[in-house]
Amino acid sequence: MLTAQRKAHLLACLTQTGRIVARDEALALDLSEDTIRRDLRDLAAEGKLLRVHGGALPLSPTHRPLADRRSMAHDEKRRLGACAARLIRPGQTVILDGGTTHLDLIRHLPPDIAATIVTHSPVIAAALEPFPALEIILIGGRLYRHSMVATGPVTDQGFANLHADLCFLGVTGLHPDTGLTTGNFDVAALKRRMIAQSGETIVLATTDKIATTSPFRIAPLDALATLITTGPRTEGLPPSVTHLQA
Amino acid sequence: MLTAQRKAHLLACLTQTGRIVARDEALALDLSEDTIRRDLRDLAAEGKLLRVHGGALPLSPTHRPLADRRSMAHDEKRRLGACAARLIRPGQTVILDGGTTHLDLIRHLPPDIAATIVTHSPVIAAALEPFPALEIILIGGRLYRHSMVATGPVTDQGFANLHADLCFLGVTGLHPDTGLTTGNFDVAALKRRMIAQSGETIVLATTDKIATTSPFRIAPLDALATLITTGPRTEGLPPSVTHLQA
DNA sequence: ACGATTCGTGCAATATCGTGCAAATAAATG
DNA sequence: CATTTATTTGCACGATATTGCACGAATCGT
Repeated sequence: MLTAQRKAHLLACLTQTGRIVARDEALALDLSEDTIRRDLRDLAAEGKLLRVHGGALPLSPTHRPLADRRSMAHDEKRRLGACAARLIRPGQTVILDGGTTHLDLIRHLPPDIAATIVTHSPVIAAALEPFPALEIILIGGRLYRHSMVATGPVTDQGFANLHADLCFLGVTGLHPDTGLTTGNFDVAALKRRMIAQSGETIVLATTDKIATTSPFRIAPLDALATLITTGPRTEGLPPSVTHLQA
Repeated sequence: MLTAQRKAHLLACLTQTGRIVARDEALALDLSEDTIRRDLRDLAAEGKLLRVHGGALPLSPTHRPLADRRSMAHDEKRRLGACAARLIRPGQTVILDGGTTHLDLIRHLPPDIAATIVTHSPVIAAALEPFPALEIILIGGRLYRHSMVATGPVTDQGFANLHADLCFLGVTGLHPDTGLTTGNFDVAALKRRMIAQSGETIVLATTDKIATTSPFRIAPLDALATLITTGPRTEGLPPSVTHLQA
């Protein structure tokens, strides 16, 4: 087992389970605890985890995943959300992907809006509670912890049996060449499904996503009907994409 | 269980519930009270909480009123939740119904518990986010707004394809004659399904539910394996039901 | 005032850590 | 190909941390 590979494995364990116990990893990988501890020391020196007695924890003490993503770029997300909320017409069926930007979209919905919202994110579904005239369809499946959305074959089948007018899709990368990308293979496939089941796909992109690429491709840019950003006109957009500036 | 992780958990508990009782935490985390007290002393020395006799309180004055504002019902639910959380053993598969009482159950789970939680409540699913070692299965369907749980044939099928060790069932009525009851016809059928797919059914009943009846019958009382209440022994329980007093 | 609970401290058992060192492995060099 | 050099790994050992228990002191509720 290569050292670099082992370190990558440790980091993966950390994001997946939220902690590393040196002893357990030593047993699991059939290595001495010393080796694991050395790795953890190195990774801590690189600033990639927090070394604690007995193992390691994710760097930010207050559980990284959702907590700080909520505070980041809050202003920008509000503007994107306000702009996007106006695109939903009464009576439409709308697929709403997970993500904090879409939570801001919900905050800008008119309180009496009548529509059908389809989502595989329990967080989104829970946030829709205050809207009495909404029909909410929850798509189930195994929760992918990193982004807290349902994934897997059950989720795919759930989407397969419906058709929506709009799809608000979350992406982590948006680039003229690589198109729409995200950080997980299965999630990318699921997002393709969501696009396929929708008439129009809309992406709300904070500035940090523009012109960046994540490992897994969802679709080319012309799968998009509308792109919403706060910045100036994005370069390299296909002519079919409407660009709204929030 | 890592020490640093435990301290983070204590702080999280503090902001969530407004107070920490050393004794309860010791039971919840299966550690001696000494360890908890030592943690609290350390955290107090770091200025992160206020040490008081019996446990700890938040330091910031903003939380102080919240801690005092805890209502009777809330306190009762906390006790039920703490008692119920101890029933979940590592590795088990557990169906968790919706409802605020079960949210309190989640607050008392050990932070590193490894188990599989199945739920059709997006609120419950979202609340499980901080537990890195949990596998979370979300059952989809059309959301029944009143109690914010998925219902309908899709939900039924979702439950039909799994079997759980435990089922924590929410009910609105519990009566020696009419058994377990709830306020919606379809939800009652779904709860029957949840019982059928589980080895043991457990109900957490606040005092106001005892000896009352709602319109729609779920099952007779002997469908229960365990009943958890705060009050004295409930009359008319079948001998097969274990009665825990929180 | 009194019993019950909680607290603090000392202590022993265990677990983990860091360091030095030697063997094993990989990479580089002649 | 043989040898040197650098890196990695496992082990030993003393140092440190953590935990549970015991016991007397302090605190709380009645």
